[in-house]
Amino acid sequence: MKDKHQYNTRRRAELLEYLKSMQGRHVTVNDIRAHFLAKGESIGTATIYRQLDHMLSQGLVQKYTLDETSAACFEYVDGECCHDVCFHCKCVGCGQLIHLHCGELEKVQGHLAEEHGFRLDFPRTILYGLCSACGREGVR
Amino acid sequence: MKDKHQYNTRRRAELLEYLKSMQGRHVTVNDIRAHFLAKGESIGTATIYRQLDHMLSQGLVQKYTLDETSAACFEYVDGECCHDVCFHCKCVGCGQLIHLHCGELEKVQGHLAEEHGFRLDFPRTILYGLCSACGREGVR
DNA sequence: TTGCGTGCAAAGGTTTTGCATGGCA
DNA sequence: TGCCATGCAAAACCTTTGCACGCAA
Repeated sequence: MKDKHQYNTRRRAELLEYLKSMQGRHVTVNDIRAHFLAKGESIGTATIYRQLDHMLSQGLVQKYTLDETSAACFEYVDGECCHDVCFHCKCVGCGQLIHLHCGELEKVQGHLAEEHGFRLDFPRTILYGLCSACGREGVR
Repeated sequence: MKDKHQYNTRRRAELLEYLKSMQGRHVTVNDIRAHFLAKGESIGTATIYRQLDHMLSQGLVQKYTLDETSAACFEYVDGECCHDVCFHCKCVGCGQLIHLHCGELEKVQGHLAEEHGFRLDFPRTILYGLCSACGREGVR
């Protein structure tokens, strides 16, 4: 879980600031690059990927693959939630991320461990599906 | 859902035969190519993708994206398994994929739908964690 | 004969890596 | 000073597409 020692660099700060400003929404590496370009700046693609990797292993961001062929999505998550028992449901219709803290679901973790010997990794696991709004509209 | 009219070609038959022989396991496009090479044959990559696409829309195979960076996995489903309730657990230690058909877990789907209005998408959802073997060894 | 299937090569897009340079502690 | 971070370009990878030819019906 712990990363190597890490510096507080300008790029890291800028990236975190942007991600926080987009909290609740997901961004791609391309979005990030576009954001820097709009500011008249430029940033190396590799830098973005490497910083996002760090943040991922520190639990600062979540990573999703919404559409398997297109780019991965990242989202800032307020580190408080996701180190705990917390399910993440990602709507494949609208992209909305739903955090579920629910006693019923917590039992699933116990069940998996006891009956199937499987220790669930919460921060890494995402449940994909349709939220109530998108489900009603018949999005598939 | 219905595909265009489709021919019964040699390639299609060979691919179906191989996929059936691997039923219960996941194969990648590379696995398929390797299988043909092992027989001393060779097959175009595009052909594999195109045939798998057909089979996908006919419901003969399922497609998974296990690890967002690596290749997609395909699996022959006799229409019975994974059109249905089936959880996939991926061990982040050894990479093993576990199919779980379990009444207890099936309730989760119902709970999510009724209590949270979330319609779970099984083929797309993967539970990450540690299998019993890796959990014992203290892999992280 | 008609139209889909196939193979090859090339293109497209995303992510990773090598390497030299720059910056944090 | 030591080590990590950055940028650039190139590479690696998976998947799709264009095109000419082959094959099923």
